[in-house]
This record gives sequence, C-alpha cells and structure tokens, in this order.
Amino acid sequence: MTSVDEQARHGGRIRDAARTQAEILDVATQEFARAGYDGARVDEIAARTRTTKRMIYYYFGGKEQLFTAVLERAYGVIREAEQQLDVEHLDPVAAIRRLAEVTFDHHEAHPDFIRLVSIENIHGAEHIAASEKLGKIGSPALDVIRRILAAGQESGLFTADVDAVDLHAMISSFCFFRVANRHTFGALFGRDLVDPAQREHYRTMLGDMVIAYLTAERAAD
Amino acid sequence: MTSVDEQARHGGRIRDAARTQAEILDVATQEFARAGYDGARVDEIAARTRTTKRMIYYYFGGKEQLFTAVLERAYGVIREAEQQLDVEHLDPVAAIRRLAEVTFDHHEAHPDFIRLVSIENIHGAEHIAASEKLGKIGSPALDVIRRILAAGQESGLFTADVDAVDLHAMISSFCFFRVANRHTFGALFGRDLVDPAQREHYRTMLGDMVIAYLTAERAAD
DNA sequence: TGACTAACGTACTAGTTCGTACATTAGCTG
DNA sequence: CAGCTAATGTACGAACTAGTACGTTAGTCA
Repeated sequence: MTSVDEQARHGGRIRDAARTQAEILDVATQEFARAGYDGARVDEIAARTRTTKRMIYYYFGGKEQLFTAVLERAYGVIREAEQQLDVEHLDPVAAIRRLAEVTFDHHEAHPDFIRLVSIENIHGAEHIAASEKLGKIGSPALDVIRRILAAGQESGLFTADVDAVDLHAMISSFCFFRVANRHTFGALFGRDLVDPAQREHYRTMLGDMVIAYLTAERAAD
Repeated sequence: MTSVDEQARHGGRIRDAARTQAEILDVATQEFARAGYDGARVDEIAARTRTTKRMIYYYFGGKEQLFTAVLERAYGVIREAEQQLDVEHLDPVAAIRRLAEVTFDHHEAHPDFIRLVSIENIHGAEHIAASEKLGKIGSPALDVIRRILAAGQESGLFTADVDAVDLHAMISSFCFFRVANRHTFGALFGRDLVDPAQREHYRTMLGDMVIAYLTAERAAD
C-alpha cells in the first residue's frame, strides 16, 4: 500500500508531531493576535486546526504555555531577521538609515507580532518572564547599533552621548506606534499611518529623524 | 434627624446617581487597564464599588458600553490637559520642546490611559467608532502644533515640509512606547524606560530628537 | 403627607470555556 | 509480526461570567 493510500485511509492525515505542533502555533498566533490573551478561545484555535483541542494540551500544557510558545516563536523570527542585517560595509549614516528601514519594514510586515507584544505588555510581560528561552535572547540589532554608533562617534559624525539601547528604543517607538496604534490614531485623527501611499513618506521620516538626532549639535550635559 | 443619622441608618450610603456612576467609571478604568477588555470582570468591578453589578447595567447598559464610557472619560482628561497648553508666547523651538514635555509628562502620569489605548487598538478601535463623543473630539494639541509649525517655518527656523499630524505622531510614539512597552522592553533589554532616575534623560532626549528633526537640513523631496 | 419614580439590592440563569478522563490507533522496533 | 508507545480523538464536567427577573427603598413633589 502506498503512502497516498495510507493518507486516504485516515482522512488525509498522517501522524506528524512536528507538523501538528507547528500548525497549532500558526493558528494560535493568529487567534491570540486577533483577540488578545483572554479574548482568544482555545476551542477556536483547535477548530481551525486539523487536529483537536486535546493536542493543544498534549503538546503545550495549557493556554498560558501556548501563548508563551507563540511569543517565543514570534521573537525568534525577528531575531533571525536581525541576524541577517548586513550594514557593516556602509558608512555610519547610511548604516543607521538602513537599520531603521529594516526595523520599519519588519514591523510593517508583521502586524501580528506587534499585537502579540502589545498584549504581552498588557499582561506585564509575565510570559516572557516565565520563558527560559526569551529571558536570555539578547538582540542582534543591539550589537549592530553599538558598532555603528562607535564608528560614527569616533569619526565625529555622530554626537558622542548616544546609547545603543536608547537609539533602539527611539527607532522601535516610531515603527511600533505606527502599526500598533494604527486604529485609534486613524479613528481620532483621520489618518491611516499604514496607508501604502504614505509608506515611503514615513519610512523616510524615520530615517531623517534618527540621523538628525545623531548628527545634531547639542549643549553638553 | 440629621443628615449624618440618615447616612448611618443606611450603612453610610446616600443615593447619588452621579457619584455612583463616577465610582463605577473609576473602578472600571482600573479593572479594564489591569486586565484588558476580555480579562476584566464585571463582577470584580462591581465588588470594588460601593454599589452592585445591577447598577452597572442600569447606568451603562453592558460591558461594551461601560468600556466605551471609560474611554470617553479618559480621552476627555487628555483633551483638557491639552487645552491648558500655553506656549504661544514662546519662540517656536521652546514651544515645541514644551509641547513635547507636556506630552511626555501626561503619558507618564497616566499609564492606565495608555493601557486603555493599547487595549482599544487590540480591538480595532471599535469602541471609538461606536462612540458619538469620541468621533468628533478633535485634538487641541494639533491646533497648537499647527500654529507653532507655521511660525517656525515662516521664520526659517524649521524645515518647511513637516506636517502637524506627523509631528504629533512622532512625539506620541516615543512617549507612548516608553510607557506601553515598558514591560517587554525591560524584560528583553534589562532597562526600565520608566525608571525615575532616567526620567530627565528621556525627557530631554525626546525634545532633542524633535528639535533636531525640525531644524535639520534635508535634501529636497 | 402620601404617592410616585429614580435608585438600588438579591438571587438566579443560560451559555460559555478551560481543562480532562477515557478510549483508540499509527507506526516503529526488536 | 507482535507489542509497545507516542499520537490522536470523543465526550464530558466543573467553574466561571455576562446579563436579568423581581423585589425594595429613598427622596421628592403635588
């Protein structure tokens, strides 16, 4: 009997632990991002999977751990993207601008991730705290920023008093707000921050802002 | 019989519709901010009030409308703060910096409001859309920004191509992120963005950033 | 002062939702 | 190929939760 026949015999499904887990994570990511932690329904996640609720508890233990697993995978994706960052060959100004653009693009491309982070903040980052993986991730982007900043400061292009974590916060703020607060901002000010027609405008604005901050003359502290 | 005796007779409580509604709104604000919309419990809100759940439905109609009422009041507070903004007598640079500082201070002073806005964004701003009040609020801050920008651009201090709504978004991004993402940022990067010892640092950083952006030379579009 | 209504309280229900006990089977391994 | 275990499915329950039916009382006004 062929493998295809096997599948047919069991309704098209074969046992595949990794695949089942991945599918649960996919659907769970969508559901948590859609409705928040408490708004998400375990039954709904199960229903949209080719498996059953039983499997969620079998593999993840419970709703809390499932959400933690979703977060771990989501953060893993951005970490990978950051690791592929290759800006060392650029001059400091171009490198920072490129970094800002990559951050901008990643936020725009992953609104579900942004929502998950918002949700996790509502819950005081307790799942990150409970995760062994997420605690000691470290950020590849941060290392990149440190190197660019050092180069820029040494060459005198950048003002000397800027910290890498602060700069990361500054860039993230803009990218995050634009996606996360899209709805309230749109409702209150009548402007869609994620309007494709405005994409280049805001992308440039972010770069201009960061570079202006880094190259501006400031009163010494 | 004195008023005090009256109160004593009924367990210290007098009938006062306005007061009951205000108390429900106070507690509901805390509860929604604490746990999110779906995480919030109507029973919990009622329990922490001097009245009962029955009154929540009597005055507000339901959980959804209660949350909308909470949002309406929260936005009212920030609108009032913005209306008291008095920076017209300052030069454009000082005026923008003052505006940024006021925004910064307000975000820091009202973390519950920030959480409510995050929550409302998770739900696609549907309560704002459903609210008659919130639709046509308009932002006093936006008018102020428009005037300062016009003055700054006319005097040649500021670059000409900056829009008021965009600048508002820029300032809000930083202030919002610092409070809203405090927990995940702290857990991942080991830095508390709301640490009082760092307050002046970030407050200055925001002003520097905005002024640098507004006064920088840029390639024409 | 009597009666009318807004304001309030109690007790309950219908529906939901996380989680689990129990039963079954696919597929590997010796 | 026998048997063992990881993987899976079904059916159910206990607890929670938004919302309500019904009853009571305070305060005002004719």
